[in-house]
Amino acid sequence: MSEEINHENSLDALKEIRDEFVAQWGVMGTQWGINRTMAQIHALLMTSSRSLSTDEVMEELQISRGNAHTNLKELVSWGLIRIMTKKGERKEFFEAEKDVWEMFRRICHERKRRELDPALEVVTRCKEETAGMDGEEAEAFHKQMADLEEFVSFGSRMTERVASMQHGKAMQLAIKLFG
Amino acid sequence: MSEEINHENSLDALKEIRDEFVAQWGVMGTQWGINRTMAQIHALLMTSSRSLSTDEVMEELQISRGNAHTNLKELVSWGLIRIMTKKGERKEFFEAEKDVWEMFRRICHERKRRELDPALEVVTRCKEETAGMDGEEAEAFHKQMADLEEFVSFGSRMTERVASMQHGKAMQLAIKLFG
DNA sequence: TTTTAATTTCAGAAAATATTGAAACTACAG
DNA sequence: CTGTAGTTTCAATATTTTCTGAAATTAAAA
Repeated sequence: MSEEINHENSLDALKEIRDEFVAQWGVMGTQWGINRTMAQIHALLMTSSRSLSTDEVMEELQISRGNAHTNLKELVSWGLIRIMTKKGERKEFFEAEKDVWEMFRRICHERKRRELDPALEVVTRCKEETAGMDGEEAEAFHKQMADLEEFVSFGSRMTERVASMQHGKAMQLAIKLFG
Repeated sequence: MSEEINHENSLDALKEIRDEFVAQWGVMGTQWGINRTMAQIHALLMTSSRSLSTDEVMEELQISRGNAHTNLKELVSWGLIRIMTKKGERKEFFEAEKDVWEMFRRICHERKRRELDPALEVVTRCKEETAGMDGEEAEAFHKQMADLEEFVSFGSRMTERVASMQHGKAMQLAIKLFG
């Protein structure tokens, strides 16, 4: 009896901390330029021992079906969660990638694709369109674009390299670099 | 005369491309979780051969004084632009850091402070509050938090290291790593 | 088939964020 | 001091983004 109560208390305490984590992760998401719900769903699934259905996510976070659906699919497109099916069950279940390095790789890859690549395109175009223009102003602008392009394209390549490394290899390298 | 016309055309063409750059950089900013105006002002100053006053920024981007002011100060707090004063002039002028590596360092430093550090705090707290809890669920949660903490704290240290390197050193290192 | 369960879409509502513009404040010049 | 140029703040407004809920669509079961 006493044990049972402790067990219950302990579960409640865990639930409370986990809810706190989910809520905070949501807040952080907004600062990262990701929407709150998406970050919360990610936190929820990342700390779930089993895969959850859309309805369970809706219930847990108290959100609408549309919202749950959109953000679950967005997380799938980031490669941060995947769709599972259970035999005998008709609905879809969602399960998060839990390995932290794997998460990092996916995020790198997606951010490169969504942020670095478009930036590079803009800068390159601006550089090319001012190539050979005369005048101090034009030359300075062209130079600035060229510098930016070199840097962003370098960053892009680095990101791709790091994101394609195995965890072990990356750590080995990091340790070699920074003790 | 013909030269003068060419000169004028060339200046117009430059202005057009630069405006395009400013506008595009603004759009990209929003995707990076930075507000449009802040990114536009940054782009404007980054490609300006001289320092600009608040009024000039307002005029150039067609924005209000309050908006210009707030975002200029925000850029100063990021260390991406600095305030200049001209002798004889009473008002403040703003000038961007143009060196791309220096820009990168400042951004790393600030993002670490604003994004990584708070995330680390949350994760660490969640880890500590579940230390020693019994039950499969609790242990799995604790483990996940511990993994996250380790990774984020590692990322935090790496960011700090890289952001404190000299350009030359960093490049040397990068070349050694990735040919 | 038809019925039922589940997913997807999307117009309108709500919430969050950014912007304006004017008033309050500061500090230098006369 | 007093006037003036410039900076800062902030309540009101506009814009953008997110979210809801219900209807449309899809697909499996009966």
